[in-house]
Amino acid sequence: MTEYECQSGHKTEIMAVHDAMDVLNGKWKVSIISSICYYSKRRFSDILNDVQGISNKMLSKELKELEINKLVKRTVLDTQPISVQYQLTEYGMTLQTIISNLAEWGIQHRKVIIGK
Amino acid sequence: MTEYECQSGHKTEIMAVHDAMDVLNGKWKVSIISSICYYSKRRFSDILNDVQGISNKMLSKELKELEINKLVKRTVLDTQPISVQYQLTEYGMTLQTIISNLAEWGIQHRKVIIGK
DNA sequence: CGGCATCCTTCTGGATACTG
DNA sequence: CAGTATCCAGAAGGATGCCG
Repeated sequence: MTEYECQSGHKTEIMAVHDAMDVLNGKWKVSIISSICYYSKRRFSDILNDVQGISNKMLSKELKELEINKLVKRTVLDTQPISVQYQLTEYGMTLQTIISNLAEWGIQHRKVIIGK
Repeated sequence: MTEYECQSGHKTEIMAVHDAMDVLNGKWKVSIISSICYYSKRRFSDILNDVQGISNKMLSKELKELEINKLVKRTVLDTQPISVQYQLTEYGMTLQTIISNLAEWGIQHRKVIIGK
């Protein structure tokens, strides 16, 4: 909460949270980012394998959106057959803290669920 | 990434991130949590006002889901007319770090967007 | 390999009106 | 005030097939 605290109204922060979620919205976006993030560089088919349950259609679509939002950079490698590499942009890397917090929370959350 | 780093495979963390997002999914859920979080205790109509654009239907629905997931506690106050107070549970409070990080990132992100 | 196109079903969520 | 009910449009997203 830190420096964003003030007496009357937190609408700015609440809208900011909403803005952030807008970019990260979609069933798979955060998982995709975390896959790329953990490996620094990651190919399409690798991400497809990392993110359990995602279809190639969705992966393609959400990667494109992430690219448009300048969070991810796409590089076509001149292999045979071609492969495409994805990595976080400088800007995308500013999400690293959030990603690792989410991972930590998710791991705890799974314990809570299993514990019941 | 800290202690989650390992040589081969980050599927655990990637799935954990997905699990976390499952709970936080929905167009408004994180905004609702942040509203309650910033004010400690918050009534239905206050949240409705905090979270710009949300309908009472969606607020009701997502609050119910958050309650089921034990992130939020609902208390009916014996006022006239009645009012209902929402607050984070102990468990819900474990999300505070993530929320404040998202707010901070969202504020920066807005600057980036406007800057273009 | 890394997509795009199409079809089709399910889910999301807005508008509006009604209840205790 | 704090919801619930209904109606409905549009978005999300899975399955499958094709293509350079």
